Amino acid sequence: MEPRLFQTLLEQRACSDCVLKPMCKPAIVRPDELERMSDHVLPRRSLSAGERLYEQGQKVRSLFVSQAGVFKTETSAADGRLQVLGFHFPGELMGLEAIAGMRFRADAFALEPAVICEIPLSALETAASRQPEFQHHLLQAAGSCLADQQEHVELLAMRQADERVALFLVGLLQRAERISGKEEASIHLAMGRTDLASYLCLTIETVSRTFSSLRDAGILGVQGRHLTVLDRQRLIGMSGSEGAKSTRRA
Amino acid sequence: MEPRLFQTLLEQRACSDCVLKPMCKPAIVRPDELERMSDHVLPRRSLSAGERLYEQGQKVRSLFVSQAGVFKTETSAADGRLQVLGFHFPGELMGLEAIAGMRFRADAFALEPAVICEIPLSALETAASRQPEFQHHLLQAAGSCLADQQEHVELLAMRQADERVALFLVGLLQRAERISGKEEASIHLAMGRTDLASYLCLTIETVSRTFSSLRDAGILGVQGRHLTVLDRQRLIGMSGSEGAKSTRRA
DNA sequence: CAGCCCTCTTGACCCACATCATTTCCGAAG
DNA sequence: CTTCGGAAATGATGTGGGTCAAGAGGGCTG
Repeated sequence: MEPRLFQTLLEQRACSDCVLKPMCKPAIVRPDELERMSDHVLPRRSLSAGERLYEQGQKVRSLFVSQAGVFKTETSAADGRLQVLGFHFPGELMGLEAIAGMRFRADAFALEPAVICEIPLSALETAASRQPEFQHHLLQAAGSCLADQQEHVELLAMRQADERVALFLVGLLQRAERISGKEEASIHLAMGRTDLASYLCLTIETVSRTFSSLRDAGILGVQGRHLTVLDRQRLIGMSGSEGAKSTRRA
Repeated sequence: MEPRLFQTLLEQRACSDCVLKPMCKPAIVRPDELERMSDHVLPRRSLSAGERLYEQGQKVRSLFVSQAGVFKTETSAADGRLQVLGFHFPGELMGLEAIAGMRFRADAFALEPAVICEIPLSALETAASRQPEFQHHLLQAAGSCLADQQEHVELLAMRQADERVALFLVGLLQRAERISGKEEASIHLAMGRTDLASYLCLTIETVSRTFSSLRDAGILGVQGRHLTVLDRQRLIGMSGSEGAKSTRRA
C-alpha cells in the first residue's frame, strides 16, 4: 500500500462551495479519481441493489467510499423499529462513526447496483501519519460527515412536513449538481418512499401527499421515483425559513 | 508546543463502556488529566454563565474542550429560528464539525461558569502527524462526535415526547456517572427548559408536562432544574423501545 | 419585606400529521 | 397481451402535542 496514493485519492473538491447549508454532504473523493486510483491500490467490490455492505454490531476493519451507487445507513432498535440515518452518494465516506466503539452502529445497504471502495483502517492510519496532507483531508472528511449529520438534525427540526421534503429535495439537487457539475432539472430518487419517509421522520403517506401538493402547486413533476423540478425558486423558498408563517419554537 | 503532551492529553478513557446507545458522548479527555496538562501547554479561558465561546460564521482557528462547565451549541436560521444542536460536557470536544468549511456552523455558549481549553488547529495537526497515537485518538474523538450526532437523530426519531425526554435523562445520568464513576440518583440540569425543549424538538410546555407526568408516575422528582431519579428501571424502560405500543413507522 | 421579573407549570383548544382503509399504478413474470 | 404483486396515491378519521392564555413559584433588587 503506497501512502502517497491516498493523498491523491483524497485530493478533494473541498466542500467550500456549499459552506453552510443545505445538505453539504461529505464528498471527500472525486469519483473519477477514486476510479483511477482504486483500480491499483484499493480493494473493490460490486454490490447489487439491496445488498448489505456491513451490519450493525459487526467489528470495523475498514471504512468505505462509494464509487458508484447510492447507499443508505439504517439502525434497528431493540423493538425492531428501523431508522434511516443517512444516504451516501458516490465519493462519500461511510463508517467513520463506528470507529469510536470499533463496531458499526448501523446497517449499510446498496440502494442500487453499486461499486464500493474499501479502505482498511490500518492502511488509513498509516497513510495519515506518513502524509500530513492526507491526514488533513481525512480530518476535513470527518468534519464534513459531522456537518452533514447536523444538517440532518436541522432538517428534522423543521416543523412542517413540506419544509422537510423541500429541503431534502434541494439537497439532492445540489448533490447531483456537484457531481455532474451542471445545473440539473430532474432528480432520480435512488430510495423508495419508505426510506425517504424514515429519513425525514414522516410516514410514507405524508411524503406522498406532500409530493402531490408540490405537483399540484406546479413546483414539481412526479412520476414515481423520477422528479422534475419545475419551479426551482419556489422549491428553495419552501425549504428555507420563510416557508413558515406562525413560528414559535425558540 | 510540545506534541508529546497532546498524546497524554488525549489518553482517553475510551468510550468502550457504552459502545452503543444511549448518549455515548464524545468524552475524549479525562478532565483531571486535561487540568494537569493544560496548565502547562494549552491556552485556557474562563467564561461566565451565558457567555459565548464562538460564533456561527466565524473563522475556525482552534477546537475547544470544556474543562469545567456545560456548553450548548445552537444554530440560528435565516428567519431567526434557533435550534440547539448539542450539549457539551467537560472533556468533550467542540468545533470539529466546522473544519470542513473552516467556519463555525453554530454558536457555542457556556451554560454555567466554565473553563475552556483551546487547541489551535495548527498545533492539532502538527501533533497528530508527529504522534500516531495522538492521531488515532483524534480519529476516535471524531468518530465519537459522529456517533453522538447519530444518537441525537435517533432521539428525535422516537415519536413520543416522553420517550425523547426519558432517553435524554438516561443519557444525562450516564454521562454524570461516567464522570463521577459512581451510580447517581440525581441530575442537575445545566440547561433551562427552553434549551432542553429545543434540543428535543418539543415545546417547553410539552417538556414541562412530561416532567410532571413522570413525577406523578413516581419515576422522577422534579424541583426546577434539580431532578431525582426515583425509579431508574422504569425510566430506562420508557427511554427504550417497549415504551411504544402501537408502532408503525418502518 | 415588598415588588418585580423571569422561568416554569397548568389548563383549554385545535391542527398537522399519524393511522387505518382502499384504490391505483407500474414493472416483472408468464 | 394478461396476470400478479409490491409500491405509491388518495380518502376518512383520530390524536399527540403545538398554540394560546393564565397562574405559580423563586430569586433578585430596592
